[in-house]
Amino acid sequence: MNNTQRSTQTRTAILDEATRCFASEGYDATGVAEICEKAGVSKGAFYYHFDSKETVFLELIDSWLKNLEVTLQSVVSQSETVPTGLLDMAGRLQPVIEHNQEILGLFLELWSHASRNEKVRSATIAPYRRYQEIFAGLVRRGIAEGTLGEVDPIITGQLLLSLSSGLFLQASMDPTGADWGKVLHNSIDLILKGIERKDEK
Amino acid sequence: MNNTQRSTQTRTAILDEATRCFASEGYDATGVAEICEKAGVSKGAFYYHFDSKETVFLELIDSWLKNLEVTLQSVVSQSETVPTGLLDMAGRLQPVIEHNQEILGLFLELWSHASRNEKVRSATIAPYRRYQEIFAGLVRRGIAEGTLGEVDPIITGQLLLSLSSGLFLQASMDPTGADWGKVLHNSIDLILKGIERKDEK
DNA sequence: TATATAATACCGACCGGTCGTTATGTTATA
DNA sequence: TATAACATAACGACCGGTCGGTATTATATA
Repeated sequence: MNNTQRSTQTRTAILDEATRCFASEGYDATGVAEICEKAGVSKGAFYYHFDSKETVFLELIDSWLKNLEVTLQSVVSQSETVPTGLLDMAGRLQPVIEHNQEILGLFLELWSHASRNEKVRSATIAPYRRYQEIFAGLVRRGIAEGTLGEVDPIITGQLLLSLSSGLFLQASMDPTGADWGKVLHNSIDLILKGIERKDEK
Repeated sequence: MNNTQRSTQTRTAILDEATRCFASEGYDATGVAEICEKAGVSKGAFYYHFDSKETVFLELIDSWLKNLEVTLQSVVSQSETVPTGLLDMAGRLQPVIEHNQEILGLFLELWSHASRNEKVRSATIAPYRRYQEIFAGLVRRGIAEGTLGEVDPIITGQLLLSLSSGLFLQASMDPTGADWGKVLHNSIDLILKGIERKDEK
């Protein structure tokens, strides 16, 4: 195996294991030694590839938030109409909210550090505001195509994003407290009913 | 000053300062020494009154969640109709979401630890489920009094709670990212429009 | 092609410091 | 005087990060 191969191999091994640890135990409770042990590398390798534990975390959330944005964009752009697009989104989120504790845990870690650590905050807020914009754009499209009534796109977008975040939050806190996938689906249905265009008006 | 007086005085001093620290810096980043220093007491006093740092945190969130429940109950019970009750709630939450970083910070800390620490989880989930029940009961009342349409009370309650949580989350992460008070108000308005009884039907 | 040199990738013991907790001593109240 | 209510200092575990050294691979030289 050549240098670049084994380099990327240990790098990704560290990142993968760090993701798991951060998600399941939290950033603070996860030690560098622990990540290294589970990844099968030494501390030397860790600090050869990364400046600090913090940079690993930042790199993780960065790639993760970018991935999410791409996913959101593709779902939005592929949808025929806005209501079906929203339902598509709900369908995509459902398995995540129901089974993927890893993703939920990472989200939680992200949120709890974003409001205290300046670097994490700036790495989080920018993509998050773009998510708001994606949602708002979707609503605008819905108004333009006639499927949605005359609602405020920005407010409605923020409502949708807040609802998603809140559902993620509750699902990660209390996974068995409700059928979260169903709650998600019905919530979207309910909101859609509220913002869809009423013809009789 | 007699013994019981000064005892409760230092006790509450510790609890107050712990609240501030946990909220602004987070549980892990807050040291026992820091709490003691700001509260003007010694470590000896701290461990004379509390078993551990964790028990302080648990006591804090317990009283805090109980307070919240009382507040929710009172707002709900004092409202004339359900729609006005929801708008009242939004009005109550608005100053919190706009200005009170302390409360938001504590919430964040609560959430991030509830999914990892078993004691925190059990202390959190029980009241949270009661909140869901309060919201669901409010919706049921609305259907009964004829102000709301035939929506699912449980799902709608969870929707409302998720939305609130999500708004809290975003407001604490990105306080200047939006006029969160306005978003809250408009979101409630929008949902109300969706679930209010339509007479023409 | 064989060998020397250099650069890359990695190892693991160790350091400085922090943190929660405890053991012991001191003061105020009953 | 006895006990409750504190203060002080120290302990021991742990953790992020460093550093001298070692393989492993790449490159230059002959």
